[in-house]
Amino acid sequence: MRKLTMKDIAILSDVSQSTVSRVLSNHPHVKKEVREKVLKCIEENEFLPDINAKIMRGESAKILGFVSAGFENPYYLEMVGYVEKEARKRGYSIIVMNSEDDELIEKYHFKELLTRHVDGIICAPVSLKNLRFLKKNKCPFIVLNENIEWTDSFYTVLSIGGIQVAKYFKDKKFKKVAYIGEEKSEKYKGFLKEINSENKINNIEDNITFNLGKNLREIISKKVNKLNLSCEAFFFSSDTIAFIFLEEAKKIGIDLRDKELVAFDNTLISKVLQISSVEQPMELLAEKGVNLLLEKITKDIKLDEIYNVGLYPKLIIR
Amino acid sequence: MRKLTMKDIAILSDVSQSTVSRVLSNHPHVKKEVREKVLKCIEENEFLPDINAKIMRGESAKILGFVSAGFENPYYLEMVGYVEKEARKRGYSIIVMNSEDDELIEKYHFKELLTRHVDGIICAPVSLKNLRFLKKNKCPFIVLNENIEWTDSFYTVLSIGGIQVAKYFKDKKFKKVAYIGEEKSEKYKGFLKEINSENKINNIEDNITFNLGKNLREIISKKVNKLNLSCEAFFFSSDTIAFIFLEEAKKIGIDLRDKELVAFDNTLISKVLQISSVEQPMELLAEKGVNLLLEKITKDIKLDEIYNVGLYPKLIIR
DNA sequence: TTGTAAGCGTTATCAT
DNA sequence: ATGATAACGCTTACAA
Repeated sequence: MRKLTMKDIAILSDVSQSTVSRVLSNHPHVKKEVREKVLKCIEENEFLPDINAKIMRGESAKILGFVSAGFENPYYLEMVGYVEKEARKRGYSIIVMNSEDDELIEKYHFKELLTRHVDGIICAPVSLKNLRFLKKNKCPFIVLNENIEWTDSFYTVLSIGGIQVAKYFKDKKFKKVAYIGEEKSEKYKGFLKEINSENKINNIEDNITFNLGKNLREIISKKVNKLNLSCEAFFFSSDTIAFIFLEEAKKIGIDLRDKELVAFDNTLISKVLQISSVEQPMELLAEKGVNLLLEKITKDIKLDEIYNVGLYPKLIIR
Repeated sequence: MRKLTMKDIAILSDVSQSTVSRVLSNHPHVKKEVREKVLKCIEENEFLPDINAKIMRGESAKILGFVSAGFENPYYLEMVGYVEKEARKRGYSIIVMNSEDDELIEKYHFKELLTRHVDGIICAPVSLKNLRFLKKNKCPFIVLNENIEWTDSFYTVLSIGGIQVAKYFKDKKFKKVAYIGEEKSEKYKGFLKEINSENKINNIEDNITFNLGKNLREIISKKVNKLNLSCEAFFFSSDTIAFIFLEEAKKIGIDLRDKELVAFDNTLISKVLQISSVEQPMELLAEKGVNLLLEKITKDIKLDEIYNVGLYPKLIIR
């Protein structure tokens, strides 16, 4: 059974197709009786206009793309929820794509979204090159959770998280502390800086750092024996790392639960583990990001101003 | 700057627009040199064809809708990941929507998806009425994680999970056991049935049941004092419930960690809590579901056969 | 082998 | 107040 079109409704209600269109778009010059007759017919037949035809006519597709580098981290999946919610509030749908940390897949997705005439793209990107591709194609987009100078980005100021943890360790007067996690991270930099600042009271006796990779557990299990147990406090660069590290430590007979533990992300993991964690303002980031994007799309003013919005994380003590 | 169209490419490469179209769709009757000339021009200008025009011509939109009743349960967000992956494998994109357990929002989403001419819909539905609406509109769809007799559904056989737990409790020779969770659930039914079967060796001394609601924690905190501490084993109807229950119990000074605890869903929660849990085969469900849907869409044979596929869960002991 | 033209379902511009 | 018609970007039947 073919889908109903305006033409069908026109025939059924004995008017021209353009009148049906006028009724649907609340055009003023339609006789009341005619409008009612047509509306009744539309109701009865549950007619749904074809958005693709509208898009072809130049109307907004009312749809955004959300392209994430990956979904392994529950964190990005959470983002999907927030982005969807925010977009929906404003009457937009979202196409969700996973680029699996692969530049080519990401490019493929971006192309696909351009073909579909999305109004804009929200992304946690893999490749700057691909972002430039979007720019070249005049496709509005924002970057979530990474600070890219030359384009609109909404991100957590990770260094502040590190500083917060360091301050907390100082307050607690821990003499020996440890950092465990990503080598090149603003979290670590902030932590280091604050620990070594003027009112220095403690030392990082242990820093077990590594680069994130596919098999995180393996990477960690190799490092776990390097633990310096004289440390009183441990700062993990993510909840996931904290979780795996604790498990691996347990395997070799080390229980860290009586130490002061602080992780990062404040996901379900740290909630369940009941350890402190630095919370990233994901919902707010998504909210602000989607809003700016839609602002730029709908108002298309100030299209030349770049917004780099860094939000502060918050240490949640448990 | 306007988006490039086939017409532009045609002018640039000095051929007709239909020749460009033929080149792009690998039509056989195109002279080799012409094809190369056109392809070069397409390359150089990074031309992307407009999919909406194709859809209007009757081509498949190559897009599916995923409508979930809600995303509070991390479980459904996980589904997004699996569905996206499976759809992508087959060259389809997905539009993700949250109906927030609301019949009207769900209807709204379904209409929206029909308007967009999606090829099909995957849903964890709120309302049977809305599913009938889809059916009436001849929109192919499958139901994920609920068994609805009259339509294609892919779900976990929850009662089997309950039975598995009961058997486990029997094996362990626990005399007094408890069920804590959803009142009306196949999990509970299966559990009860097996506990009370021929080779009965134990009793359910405690069953704290309730209906799920918005404020789960509140519901649970009211029930937690009813705990029968003489029970040796507890079966929680979900990981989330187990987590909240344990927390609330702790608040009133009860530590259940030395009891035998089994939850349901085997999400990150039970992994982190290190308690046993019944795993639902989410990935497989998504995989099978999306595949059947696409099968029905592309082959459109056997459109009258209904597939109700129940997969068994698996008790993970920790 | 290639070009011309119709048509997909809308909206908007003209007439009437 | 309403109807006819062009146009959006594409595919395809038909003509050349």
